[in-house]
Amino acid sequence: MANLISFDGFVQEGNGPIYQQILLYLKRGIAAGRIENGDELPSRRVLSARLGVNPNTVQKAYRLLEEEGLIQSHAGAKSYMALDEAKIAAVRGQLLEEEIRQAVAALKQLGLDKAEALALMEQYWQ
Amino acid sequence: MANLISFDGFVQEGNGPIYQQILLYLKRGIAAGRIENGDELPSRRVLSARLGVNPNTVQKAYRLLEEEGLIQSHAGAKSYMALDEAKIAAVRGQLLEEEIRQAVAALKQLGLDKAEALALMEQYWQ
DNA sequence: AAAACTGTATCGGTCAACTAATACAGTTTG
DNA sequence: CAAACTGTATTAGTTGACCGATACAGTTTT
Repeated sequence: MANLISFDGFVQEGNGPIYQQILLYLKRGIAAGRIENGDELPSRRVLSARLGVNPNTVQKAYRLLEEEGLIQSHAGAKSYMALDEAKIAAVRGQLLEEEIRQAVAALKQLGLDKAEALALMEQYWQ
Repeated sequence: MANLISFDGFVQEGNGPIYQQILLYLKRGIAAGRIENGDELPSRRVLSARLGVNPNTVQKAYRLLEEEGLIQSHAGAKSYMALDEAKIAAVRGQLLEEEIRQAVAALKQLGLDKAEALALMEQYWQ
């Protein structure tokens, strides 16, 4: 616990602003339990250099997370995750709801029925 | 067959440019078999008024589809779908691959295993 | 033939996302 | 203390997406 958060699994998915992808990456980490309360975030400068984007882009993602109460940052000091059970459950629920709903809508519009969709999902899960 | 394509099921999903959503709506219709070869497309002006967007936005979506060979349009005349078995299969394959891969990646990053993901999918399919 | 539609093209403007370059003050480290 | 980090803020510029308006030529309808 109290690790430095790594962005090893981060990939530019092409769609959507970068700051939202950073946001999503961190929220998924929270939901999956990879990121815990007290974990240290890379500084704005370090992460922007690591990802090859502008520091302001990282700052925007961090600021939004702080407005949601998931990050705690003081001027001059490092930034840390500020999580508890309720926040984690909220993030996880929000993400799950959204992803599932989106996937189901897409597959339905493609004309698949439940059985076909589940079979395909199972096949691609490797 | 040779129907006028309706945009009844079209919804602004919020994410992504409008012209891409129009593109996606039509491709999903092709993949699902709702849209067939020879079907007539609403004119740029009519569809833009129907969706409340700029005619140029619709034009961009139509132009991209024509560059993929899925639409045939001549100056002054109406536009029609230009489909055959190969094109339909290609569109369907491309969309299925993309949607499934995206859904699986998202659910995996949320820490779900195969059984949990399939159970949730089944639950939300109504 | 005339009217009413089509597709196509162009110019200008707005807005959000992102880049770029700084600057400053607080905190940590040696 | 001093250096090297932190977060925070500001200003300016670029790009892509989209809006608004207009124009023109070809097709269809009456």
